[in-house]
Amino acid sequence: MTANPPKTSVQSAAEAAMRADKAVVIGLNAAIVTVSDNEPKILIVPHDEAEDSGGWDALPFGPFNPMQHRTLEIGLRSWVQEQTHLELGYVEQLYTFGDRGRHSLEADTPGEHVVSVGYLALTRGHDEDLQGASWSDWYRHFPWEDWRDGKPAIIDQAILPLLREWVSRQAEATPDELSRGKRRDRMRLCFGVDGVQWDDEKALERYELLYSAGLVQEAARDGRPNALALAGHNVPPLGRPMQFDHRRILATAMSRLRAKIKYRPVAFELMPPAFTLYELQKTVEALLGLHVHKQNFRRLVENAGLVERTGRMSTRTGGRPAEQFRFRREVLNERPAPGLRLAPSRSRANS
Amino acid sequence: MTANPPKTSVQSAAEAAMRADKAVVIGLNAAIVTVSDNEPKILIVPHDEAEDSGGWDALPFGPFNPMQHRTLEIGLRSWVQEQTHLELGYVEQLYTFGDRGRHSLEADTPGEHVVSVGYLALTRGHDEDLQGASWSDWYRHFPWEDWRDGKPAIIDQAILPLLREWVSRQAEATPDELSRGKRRDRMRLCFGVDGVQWDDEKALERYELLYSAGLVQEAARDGRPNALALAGHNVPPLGRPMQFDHRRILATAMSRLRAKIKYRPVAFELMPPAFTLYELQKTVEALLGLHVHKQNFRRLVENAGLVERTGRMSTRTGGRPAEQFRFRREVLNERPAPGLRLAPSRSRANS
DNA sequence: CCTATATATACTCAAAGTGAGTATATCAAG
DNA sequence: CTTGATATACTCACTTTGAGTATATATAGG
Repeated sequence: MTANPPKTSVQSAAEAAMRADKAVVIGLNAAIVTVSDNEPKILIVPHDEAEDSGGWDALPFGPFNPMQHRTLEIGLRSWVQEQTHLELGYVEQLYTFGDRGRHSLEADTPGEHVVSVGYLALTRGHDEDLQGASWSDWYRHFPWEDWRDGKPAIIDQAILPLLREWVSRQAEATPDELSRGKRRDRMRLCFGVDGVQWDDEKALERYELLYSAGLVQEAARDGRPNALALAGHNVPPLGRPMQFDHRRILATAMSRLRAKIKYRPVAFELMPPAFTLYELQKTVEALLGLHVHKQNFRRLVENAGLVERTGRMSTRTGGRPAEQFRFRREVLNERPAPGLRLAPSRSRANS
Repeated sequence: MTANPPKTSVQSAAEAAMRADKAVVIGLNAAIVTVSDNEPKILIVPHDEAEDSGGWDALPFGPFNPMQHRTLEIGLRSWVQEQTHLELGYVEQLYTFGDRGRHSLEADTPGEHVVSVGYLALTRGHDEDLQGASWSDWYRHFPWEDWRDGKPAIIDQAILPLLREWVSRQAEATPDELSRGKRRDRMRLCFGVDGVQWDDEKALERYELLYSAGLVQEAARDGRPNALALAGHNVPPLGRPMQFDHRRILATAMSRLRAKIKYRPVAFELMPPAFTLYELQKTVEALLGLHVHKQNFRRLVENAGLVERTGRMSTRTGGRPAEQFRFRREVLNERPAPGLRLAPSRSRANS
């Protein structure tokens, strides 16, 4: 056992090549999520109103210093703690993007390439000392993702007409039936057209679709061809844009969290120590952007052994008081801890 | 819309700090998987027998050059193509590790920190011009992961006794009941002790457990305390070790692939254009390291609309000829394409 | 040709899980 | 003490799932 295992010829060649001009800086970006007042919120750093363009929202981020921190996650926790004083519960790596600014060609300063690693972090903290950062409803950036009050108007009024235009555009450029079908299929699967039903977990795919159709402002910023220039349409802003690839990272966070909540008990990271089942449900619904069936939700949560009664009652106004529960942390050690594998409620009857 | 959105004070500070000594090199590592002869195999680059220690297997890897390639995945595909001439079908990013060599302190050359991005790639190619690389059964590196012939002997004979030792060791160091329970719970959940049942998707967790218990050779290489030095035990090698963190990346690939196969139709990337349902089943079983119920597997695959008949029959020897099927690529456009969500067969009766 | 053997494929059935609803309990306000 | 609101319990049809039995079609050997 040597500390320096021998290298093969292929490896040596590769490593030698590395030392050349391939150095990059790692940017650690965090989508820090909390839920309050039944709305999912993310932490954004303040934008500079003084400059032109109004300034775009940004996720908090910091560089990774390999000399100081052993792992990426340690590095992330360290500067988040430093900058926001927030206590992060759950932290999960999302994805590493090599094209942070998506290569807006003009803006590509040589010798300073940034690769961004996106993280999802959950917190219930509402620490007020956020150093100027603030909580922002994540649906402001993705207005089409919140179906709790029915299908968002922006889909039928803006998104679908624009996407249909984009589909037929390709029909002109490449008139073969196959590739036109591709654009149409992407639209169908993402936004649930003709019989395909809405999938809350496709948040990332939807954003990526809008980006490649040139319908979000980031696409124009990056100089994508035809971005926002659809003939005969005055394209309204589809959600608030963000700096660099931050909205893409946020979309990744949404997709991952919406999926994860269904098979791992992560929702509890967002809850106070004691909560009613309805409060838990409202938190889940906020994240999913969907309603779930109340009675079945109870059954699910209780049968899975995820919670235990506290005996205390909630002193809410309105109706019969609800019992407060707490998360049974032991489930994590009992079995491969399940999540809230729930199907959205189809009837709109049950809240 | 400017190409250079304004930066906030927080951001500017952070970016300035980046330019200092935080440069790293990105290493792209690929776990390239194929299945042949009912065994999952990964591509490894040859190790150098001339040096001491016998030389450890390594995954193929190459540096990311941001000037040359727009995205990480493009960079990966490019050098894999160059080095192996393999045609990669499915490619998926796995994880980004900041501690490639897990900081074996002596070996940490300053100024050349490598962050490794792991990829999973699937191919059915058996291209012979592999430039010296070769296919290697992945269970050679993880002998405890193959349960197709029943529980692997290495678990009861070596792993569990060593882990029990490790559990009781902590009992001495920190005699409080709680943290002893932690080690025990980890062992239970990972290796399916007292009633907990084996979970094929926990491959990464199991490897990480063995690493932190100091039971794999990589732990010794990295200078972990007490690695491989459990009192009174002559620790046999638990699977073939690999260079750097490559076995960790491979374990990540196994976990991800085993999970993914159940909810996305990725298994077909490993199949020839036409195949019998039993061949498909054998491929899946090879990946999972488990048997599935044959009749139910058929029902599942057919009902999900994942395949269509070709009419041709397999000319195999043995019994009634099986019909050949092909993957219905259209499912990808019809609905949120499902996978082979299968449960392992509990009775050992059905093959 | 007949039979043993091996594999492929079809069908059955009970148990568990799921979606959606009805019924009942318990509070506050008027 | 009724109304309205919410909490919680229970029901029921339907689907899915795990596991088995039954039948079909090949080869090999007498």
